[in-house]
Amino acid sequence: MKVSREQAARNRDKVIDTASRLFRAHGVDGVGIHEVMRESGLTHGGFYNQFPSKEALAAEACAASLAGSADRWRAIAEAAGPDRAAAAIADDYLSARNRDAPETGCALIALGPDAARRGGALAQAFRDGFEALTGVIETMSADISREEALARMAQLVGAMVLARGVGDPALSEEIMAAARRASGAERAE
Amino acid sequence: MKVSREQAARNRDKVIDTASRLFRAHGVDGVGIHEVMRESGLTHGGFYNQFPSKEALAAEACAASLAGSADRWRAIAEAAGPDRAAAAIADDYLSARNRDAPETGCALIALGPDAARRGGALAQAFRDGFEALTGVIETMSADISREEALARMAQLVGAMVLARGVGDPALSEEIMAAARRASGAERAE
DNA sequence: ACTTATATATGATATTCATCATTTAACACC
DNA sequence: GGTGTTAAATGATGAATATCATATATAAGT
Repeated sequence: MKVSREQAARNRDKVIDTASRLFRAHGVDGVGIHEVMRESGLTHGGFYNQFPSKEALAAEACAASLAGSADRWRAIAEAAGPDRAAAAIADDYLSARNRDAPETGCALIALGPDAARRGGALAQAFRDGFEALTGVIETMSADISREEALARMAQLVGAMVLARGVGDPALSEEIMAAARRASGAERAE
Repeated sequence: MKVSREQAARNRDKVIDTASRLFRAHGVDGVGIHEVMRESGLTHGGFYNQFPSKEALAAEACAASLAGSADRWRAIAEAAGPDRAAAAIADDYLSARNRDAPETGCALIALGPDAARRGGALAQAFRDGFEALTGVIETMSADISREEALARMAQLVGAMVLARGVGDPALSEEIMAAARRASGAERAE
């Protein structure tokens, strides 16, 4: 049945939000349209009235998720001030919270290979989100060049990919701690 | 029909090798048993006489692939000597070759999320391979602690995950160059 | 040479998948 | 208040999925 314009828009947002969580948790290949719609409280058939394809949904979900991360980063940087912004972001990022909840964690960690393999709109959303996050580090920190911001991004994302992948809490904590130290988030002794 | 013991062993190795290439290229969810067997020159049915499950195959494929990477790293480190070992590995790793050929590139880049999501034997193989690679940097370099080796691993893997994901050659090269500089593989100016 | 063990092939199972055509029913507008 | 629009539901499509039971033919062992 039909539904009000506002309700329809709310439903669309809900689908994107659900997809963003499920895709991060299980990968784009690991989740079907059916499951996304059911988890959103809808039936599967209406999907193609709202989205042209699963690819398009993945791209929107990735964009929405990374936009949320950028907001988070800006708030952290704001609170820490220019001298500690990058370290504060690293401290928040390199955490058990981000490691253990892929569903709500950073999409760069979860969707890198998906973006690489599928390309297209998903890779575009991945790139835009990445540039936005890099921009937060670069512009809200004192004395951090774009090159250094890029190197820091690599270390943050790599540490979390590995921390999740090894599946061992102790080793995983060791990896995150090493990256925290390298980012100045943790002091030597 | 049956086949000689040696041929059977060769077939098994071939299946692992094929799987390792296909899984790296398309993800574990992106490839079916049928395709792995066909690409190995066999039919799909015999698979479960040789492997207990797709998971087990993924674990063996991951282990084989990372063992190959460790051999490569050792040879590079040997040739470069203790003072330049880590930089030489970084220079080889942070390259268009490794970015553009996931099929033969490093499994840490391609299979991190798969290991994280599936856990079990695959995560075990991922962890063991990661420890071996970290060990090469740590033990074959002068003055590199385990902590620093871990931080370098994170930067190498993260840079390549991002370089592949953004899908843009220029940005991708910028990311790799930033990581090369941070690793001492590229001199300032 | 004869028997046994087994590597591979054939074929089937029950699911799940992305996508789409059609239907239904309620909203939005005149 | 009637009518056209459209969001969502139903149901179907054909292809692909992992897994397994059985059959076949050949190597290994005697």
